[in-house]
Amino acid sequence: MSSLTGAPVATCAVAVDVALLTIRAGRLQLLLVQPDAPDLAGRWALPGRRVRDDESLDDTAHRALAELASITAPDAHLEQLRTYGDPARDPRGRVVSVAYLAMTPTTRDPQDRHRARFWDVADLGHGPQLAYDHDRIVPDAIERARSKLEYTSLATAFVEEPFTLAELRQVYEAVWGVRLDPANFRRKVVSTEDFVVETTGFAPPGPEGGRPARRYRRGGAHRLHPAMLRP
Amino acid sequence: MSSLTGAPVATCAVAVDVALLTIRAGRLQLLLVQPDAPDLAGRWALPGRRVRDDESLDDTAHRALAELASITAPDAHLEQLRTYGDPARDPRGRVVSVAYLAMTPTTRDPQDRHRARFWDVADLGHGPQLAYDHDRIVPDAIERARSKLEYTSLATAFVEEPFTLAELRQVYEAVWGVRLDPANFRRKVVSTEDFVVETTGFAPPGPEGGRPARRYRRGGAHRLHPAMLRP
DNA sequence: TCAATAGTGTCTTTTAGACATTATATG
DNA sequence: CATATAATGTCTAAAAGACACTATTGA
Repeated sequence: MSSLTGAPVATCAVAVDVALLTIRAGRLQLLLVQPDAPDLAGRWALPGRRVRDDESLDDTAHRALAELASITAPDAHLEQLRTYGDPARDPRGRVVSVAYLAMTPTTRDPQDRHRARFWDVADLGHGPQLAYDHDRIVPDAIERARSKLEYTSLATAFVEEPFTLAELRQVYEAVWGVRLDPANFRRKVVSTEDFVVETTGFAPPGPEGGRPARRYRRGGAHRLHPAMLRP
Repeated sequence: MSSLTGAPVATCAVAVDVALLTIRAGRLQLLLVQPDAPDLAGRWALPGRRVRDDESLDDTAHRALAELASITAPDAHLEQLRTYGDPARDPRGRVVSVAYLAMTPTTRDPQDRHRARFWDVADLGHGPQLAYDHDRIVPDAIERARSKLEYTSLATAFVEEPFTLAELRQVYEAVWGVRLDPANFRRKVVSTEDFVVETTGFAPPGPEGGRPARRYRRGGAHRLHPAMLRP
């Protein structure tokens, strides 16, 4: 192919790295894997793959999750986060990385927990050492998730359908790290147009009793009107 | 450099395309240029350049504006929009494009108006024919700008300091395409913490009179609390 | 029965929006 | 004076938040 400018340009390697968030045990967790590279022994990284010929960026993101963590989640929410292209971000050469943000309902750790596992995001500061510039990507991903919960219906990507409003509330509590009033939360969710739709089903109470909770499905709304602002 | 996977991977060309928005005559406008390629004669495109060795993506964005439109705006707001990597998006080969969104205060058309000029975004549907997949990028850029005016202080990127609250209101009106009540707008802006800070100066009235308007500067806030929601 | 969770009602505070009123300029 | 724009005041409606109360379950 021809150059656009005639000036010397880099032919970069292009990679996709995926920050997959989920909620387990009421806490926000992030999937990390251990890279093969021997000089990165003991470090953890976001699952990432180089982009192949004739492969879309979204396809590369799905392949990274499948190949590195055996996670096939075709229905998971997947969106671009941003692209990291600092010339020195990868010591092996110029690699431009398109970072993705993904969310799934509660998911078990992959088979080999030494190669791929979920980490509490609260522990990331004093837990795994991150490789490359992934310590810059991860905070961006978490902040994006926190922010999008406010003005989109993204929280529903963390729960399986049908879900109770208590489950949905626990998503907000885990991602934002706050406690929300159940009564006010309920009123806000059901009064936000097309956020959730009632089903006829009920979830059985827990082992300690309690009134059965009505189950809901995702509504058609993508943006929330009005927004669900952080306290 | 070594491959991360051993599998066949694309070595993509990486480009940066910039959607530069400004406000002129009370209307939101977008900068477009005419590409050199003879097969694109008569078409318009976002200013874009291939990424050079040892050049950051931000630097490429600035260079695209400087080389293609003679616009040097080191203080302009510049942020990533998203990355477009569809394998077929450029007929000349695989080009992954990192799209940027930029905003400047009112700016004149570049010298050669046949090679680079601003267009009313309201006219883009029935005006210039866009090249490549830029008809997908442009709506994303406009929607991003409209959305970020709601929950960030980005509107101040469209005005020179110091500015009056009427000028700031006209930014919202131009980007959103609505009329806002001046009294309520003022109250909301000054009550939003660190959005703007008062100066001691006043702008003289227009030719038909009117009370002089106090001038303000940008405050320290980036995110607005509470948000400035679209009507 | 009590404890636990789901769901409703009510009150207060805050915010948004419509719109009248006052202030300061030009002609 | 009239007119235009800036800035303030006032009223109403909508939304957010605190918290009491009712409903339905398990033990």
